[in-house]
Amino acid sequence: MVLCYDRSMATIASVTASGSKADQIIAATRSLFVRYGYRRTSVDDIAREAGVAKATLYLHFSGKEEMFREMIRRFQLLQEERCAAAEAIETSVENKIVALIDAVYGTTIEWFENTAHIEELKSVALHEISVPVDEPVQAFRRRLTRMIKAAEERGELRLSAVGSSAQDVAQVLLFAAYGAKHAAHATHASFHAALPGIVRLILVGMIPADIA
Amino acid sequence: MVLCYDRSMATIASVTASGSKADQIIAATRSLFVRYGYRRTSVDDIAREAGVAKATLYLHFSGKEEMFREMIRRFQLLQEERCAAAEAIETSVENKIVALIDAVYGTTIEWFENTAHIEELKSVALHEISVPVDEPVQAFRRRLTRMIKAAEERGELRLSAVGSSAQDVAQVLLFAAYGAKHAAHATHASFHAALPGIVRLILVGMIPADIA
Amino acid sequence: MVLCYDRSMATIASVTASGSKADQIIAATRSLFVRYGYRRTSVDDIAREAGVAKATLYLHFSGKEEMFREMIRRFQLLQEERCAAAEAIETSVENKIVALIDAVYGTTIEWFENTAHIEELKSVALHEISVPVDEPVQAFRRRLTRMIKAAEERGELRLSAVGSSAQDVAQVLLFAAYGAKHAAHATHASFHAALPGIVRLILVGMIPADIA
Amino acid sequence: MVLCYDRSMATIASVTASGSKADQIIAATRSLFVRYGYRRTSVDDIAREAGVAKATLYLHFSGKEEMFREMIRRFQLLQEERCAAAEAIETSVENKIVALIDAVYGTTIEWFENTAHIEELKSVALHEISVPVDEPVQAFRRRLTRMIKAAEERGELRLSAVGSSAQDVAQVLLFAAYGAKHAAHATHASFHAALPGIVRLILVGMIPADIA
DNA sequence: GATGAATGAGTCTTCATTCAT
DNA sequence: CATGAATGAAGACTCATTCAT
Repeated sequence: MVLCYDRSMATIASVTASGSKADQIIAATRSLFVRYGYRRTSVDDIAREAGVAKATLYLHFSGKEEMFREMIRRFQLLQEERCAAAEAIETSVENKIVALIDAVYGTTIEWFENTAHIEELKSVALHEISVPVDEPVQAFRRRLTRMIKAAEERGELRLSAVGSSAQDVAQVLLFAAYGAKHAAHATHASFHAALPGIVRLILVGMIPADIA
Repeated sequence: MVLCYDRSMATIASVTASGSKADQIIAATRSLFVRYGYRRTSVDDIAREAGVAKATLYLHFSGKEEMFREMIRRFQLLQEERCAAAEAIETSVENKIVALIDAVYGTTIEWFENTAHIEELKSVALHEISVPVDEPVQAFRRRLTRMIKAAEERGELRLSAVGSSAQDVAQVLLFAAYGAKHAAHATHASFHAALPGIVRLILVGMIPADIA
Repeated sequence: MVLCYDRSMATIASVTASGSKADQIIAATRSLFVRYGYRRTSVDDIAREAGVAKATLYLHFSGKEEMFREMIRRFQLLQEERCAAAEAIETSVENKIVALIDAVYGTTIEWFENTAHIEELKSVALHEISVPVDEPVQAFRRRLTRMIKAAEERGELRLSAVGSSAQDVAQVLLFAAYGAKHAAHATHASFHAALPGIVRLILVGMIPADIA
Repeated sequence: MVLCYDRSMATIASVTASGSKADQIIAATRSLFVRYGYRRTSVDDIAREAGVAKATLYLHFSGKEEMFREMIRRFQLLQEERCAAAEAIETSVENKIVALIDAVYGTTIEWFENTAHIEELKSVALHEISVPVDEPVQAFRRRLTRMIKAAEERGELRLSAVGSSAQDVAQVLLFAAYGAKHAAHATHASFHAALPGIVRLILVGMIPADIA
C-alpha cells in the first residue's frame, strides 16, 4: 500500500506550532473542544489551557466563536493540502480513491481525535457560527466523481456492469466511508486499515476481469 | 416496493399524543431539542412550549436530564416496534434489508427530523446521561448479519462471489446507510427513496444470475 | 433525690398522641423541626412524615407558621403544667429550685431533644412568627426569685452572706442552668444529673451552717 | 476595674476595614447574617449590600458557604488575639477570669451584635459547613481551668472550701457566662457590666478571708 | 374532609464579555 | 500587549401555597 500522503508536508503540529500567542490559543481551543465539546468548554478553560489571561483571548479573537472559526479554518487548510497531494499520486484508481478518502476523513479523525463531540462541533459550526463545514465535503464528492468518471473513460472501471452512474458510486463510497469514520471507537489507524476493504467491496463488481 | 412498515401501527403521534401533561412535556422536549439541541434549550423554553409552569415540569420529571431520557425511551420504543414489524415481512432479502434499515434509520430521521443537533443529543446521551443509545444500533447490526446469513443459506445471496463475510457486508450496508442518513438536507422521504438503490449497489455482485 | 415531677401526669406522648389528623401533623412538625430545623424542613416533608397530602395540612393550619405556633403552644402547655407541679412539692429550697429548673429546662431538652436547631427555632419564633417564647422564661425567673426570697424569710438561705439580692442569685442560677442546657451533647439525663451540683455550688455560700 | 483588653489593638473595624472588595463583601456578609440569619440572607442581598455585582462575589469566594467560613475565620482571629491579651494581664485571678470571659463572649456579642440568629449561624457552621466553632470554646474552658488551678496553687482561691474541683468551677463559670450572653436584649455593654458580679457570686465562697 | 396537580416567586451559580490599568 | 477585576444575563432547580375535583 502506498503512503497516501506525505505526512512531512502537512501535519497537525505544523499548523498548531506554538509559536505565537494566537497559535497557543488555537491549540488550546482544539484540545479542549475535542475533549469537552463547544458548550462545555468555557472561555476560562481556554485561557487556563493556553496559559494566558482571559482578556488576552479577546485581544486576538473577537470571541469564543471566532476562536472556533479559526480552529476550523486551520483544519480545512490541512485537509485541503492533503487532498491535493492525494489527487496527484500516480497509481490505480482504487488506491487513489482510498488515498483521497483518507486525506479527507483520515485528517478529520486525526485532527478531532474522533471525539464524541464532533457533531456538536459540526452543529455549532453550521447553525450558530455559519462556517460552511459541508462545503469541503461537497468538493470531495465532486473530486471523487471526477476520479471515477476518468477511470471509466480509461476503461479502468466498468460502471455499466452494475448499472450505476459515477455519481451513484461516489455517493455510496462516501456514505460508507462516513459510516466507517463514525463507527464507535474508530481510530485513525483502524480507519486507515479498514478503508481498502470497504472500497474494494463496493468497487468489486465494476473492475474488469483483465485488471482484477 | 412494499410498504416497509405499517405506519398506522406505530406513529410518532401515537407515542407523543398530547393526552397527559407528561406527554405534552415530552412533545415539547422533542420539538425543542430537535430545533435547538440539548444545551441551547432551557427548561424555561420547554415549560413555555409545553404551556405549563416551570415547576410543573419538576412535578413530572426530576430534571432536564430525565425529560431527555424519557424522550429517548419513547423513541426507542417506536423504533423497536417497527424493527420487529420489518423482520416479520415475507419478501426478498433485498426488500427485507431495506425495510429493516428503514425501520431503524428512517424512524430516527422521522423522530429527530434529521436535526443537525442529532449528535449533540447522542453525545449528551452517552456521556452525560448514560443512556445506551448505541446498544440498539448494535442489535440492528446483529439482525442485519443474521438476515444476510439466512439468505446465503437459502442461496438467495452468494457472498463467495465477492469474497466477503456476512459481517463485512452488514457492516458496509450499515456504514452506507448511516452515511445516507447524515447526508446534508436528507429528509425521511429522500432517505426512503435513496435506500433501495444503495442497497442494490452493494448487493449487486452477490445476487445469483437466476434471481436477478 | 426526689422525683422532680410526676411524669405520668404530663408527658410528651400525652400531648402529641396521634389521635386526630392535627395531632399527627404536629407530631411530624416537632420531629422534623428537631431533626432539620425550621427552614430546612419543607412542607412537603411534613406532609410525607405525617402521612397526609400537602393540601390537607392547609385544611388544619393556615400555613407552615401556624403549624410551628401550635407545636410551641403544646410544648408550653406541658412545661407550664410541670412547673406548677414543681412549685407544689414540699421539700428543701435547694430541691425545689432543682425541681423548678428541671421542669422548665428539662422539659425543653426532652421536647426538643436538645436539637442543634433549638435557637433557629427560637429565632424564627421571636422574629418571624411573633411567638413570645421568652415570656415563659421571664415567668420562670420571677418564680425562682420568689422562691429564694421566701427561703430567705424563712431563714433557709442567708443572702447577706454573699452580699447579693434574690434577683441576682436567681439570675446567676438561671444563667448557669441555661449554660448547662446548651452544653454540647447534653441529654435530658445528663442535665438532670448535673443540675443538683450546679445549684449547690452557687448556693453553697448562703446556706446557714446549722442547715448545711 | 481594669480595661479587659486594649481595644485599639484589635477591633472589628480593623478586621473588616473596607479596603479590598473581599473586605466589603465580608462586612456585608456579617451585617446581613447578623440581621437576617444565614438562610434568610440571599446572595443577591449580600451583593446589593456590598455594592458589587453578584458575579463579583463568586470571583472572590466559591459560594455562599465560603463567604460564611471567611466571616467566621475573621471573627475567630479577633477573638484569639483578645484572649491572648487577656491572659497576659497581671492582676487578681478574679479580674483575669473576667477579662478572659469578656475576650471570648464579649467579642462574640460585639461581632454578632447579640443577634437572635446566633445559633442558626452556629448550627449551619457545625452541621452544613463543617466549621469547628466549638473548638475555640473548648480551648476557652481549658484556659479557664488552668487559670483557676494556678490561683489555687498560689493560695488565691480555696476550692476545698466548697468541695469542688477546678473543672467544676470553670464549668459553672462558663455556664453562667453563656447564660448571661444569651439573656434577652443583652448588649456588649450590659454583659460587660454584669460579668464581674456574676463571677464574684460564684467565686465568693472560695476567696480566703485575708484576700477578700 | 381530603387530595393530586399546578404554580409564581425566589434560590444559588455560571458564563461570555468588557474595561481600567 | 497583557491582565486582574468586574458584570448583566441567563441557567437549573425549590418551595409555600392554591384550587378543582
